Amino acid sequence: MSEDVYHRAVQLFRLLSHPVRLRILDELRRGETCVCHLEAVLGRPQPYISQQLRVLREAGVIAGRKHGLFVYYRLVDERARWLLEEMLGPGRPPSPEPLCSCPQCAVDEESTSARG
Amino acid sequence: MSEDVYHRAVQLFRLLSHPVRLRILDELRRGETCVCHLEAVLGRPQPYISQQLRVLREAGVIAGRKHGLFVYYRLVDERARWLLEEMLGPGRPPSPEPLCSCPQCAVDEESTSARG
DNA sequence: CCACTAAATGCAAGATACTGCATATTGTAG
DNA sequence: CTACAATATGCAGTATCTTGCATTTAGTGG
Repeated sequence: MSEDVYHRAVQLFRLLSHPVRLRILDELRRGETCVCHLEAVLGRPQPYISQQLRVLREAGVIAGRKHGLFVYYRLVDERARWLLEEMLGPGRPPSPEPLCSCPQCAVDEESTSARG
Repeated sequence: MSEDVYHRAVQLFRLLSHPVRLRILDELRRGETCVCHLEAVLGRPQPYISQQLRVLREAGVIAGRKHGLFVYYRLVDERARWLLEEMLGPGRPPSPEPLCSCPQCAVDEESTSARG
């Protein structure tokens, strides 16, 4: 049973020990994010992003919600969120302008414009 | 500069994402530990232990102090100590009986016997 | 039905990590 | 010096991870 603690820790550390996965999680802790947004922010091809998302999803660290053609991922592992805060500091506020054309980003854009 | 934060986090997570290294660090956070003790606790050949110690040493997470034939390692990265406490809980007390024949373990044994 | 878009999946080549083992180094004692 | 013990290092085979790319699946609109 004590072995399981080690195993779980190793598993989570391994997920975080990857530059792209770490940046994905850093984006996700700001809130729900679509795949196209991650693609734009990280500058990597979509299949590559989806692969890393799968790794994180199958490990139970993130979860996806499908809305039409778009899938919005969010961070669901609080221990991971906590490790990110410790190692990367508090999450920065979301980008002022949307980097993709998904409906949610468009909504954010409208509310931002209306406010400014 | 923000990139560097990611890089440093990835480096540390990678070090911790290895079962043997994680258990070595878990032992070391109890206090200074000789290589022969680690060898006995982890049940792995000495060259293998030394290799993992080198990885941790070159990353600056641990440091070694030489005393005669023996080398005593200790945890020097406070961020690593902190991650260990979060993921593994508080460090357990050291084993009641010495598992190796190094002078320091012998001293511990004497004080333990004298106390009990 | 078709065309189109967002996302997911499968696969393979290349890079990297893991680990066993032989050997070297360092220090002690005689 | 020799003999011995604790630790370190080098190297090689294997396993695992990474990553690019082609393809597939799912959802929308005509």
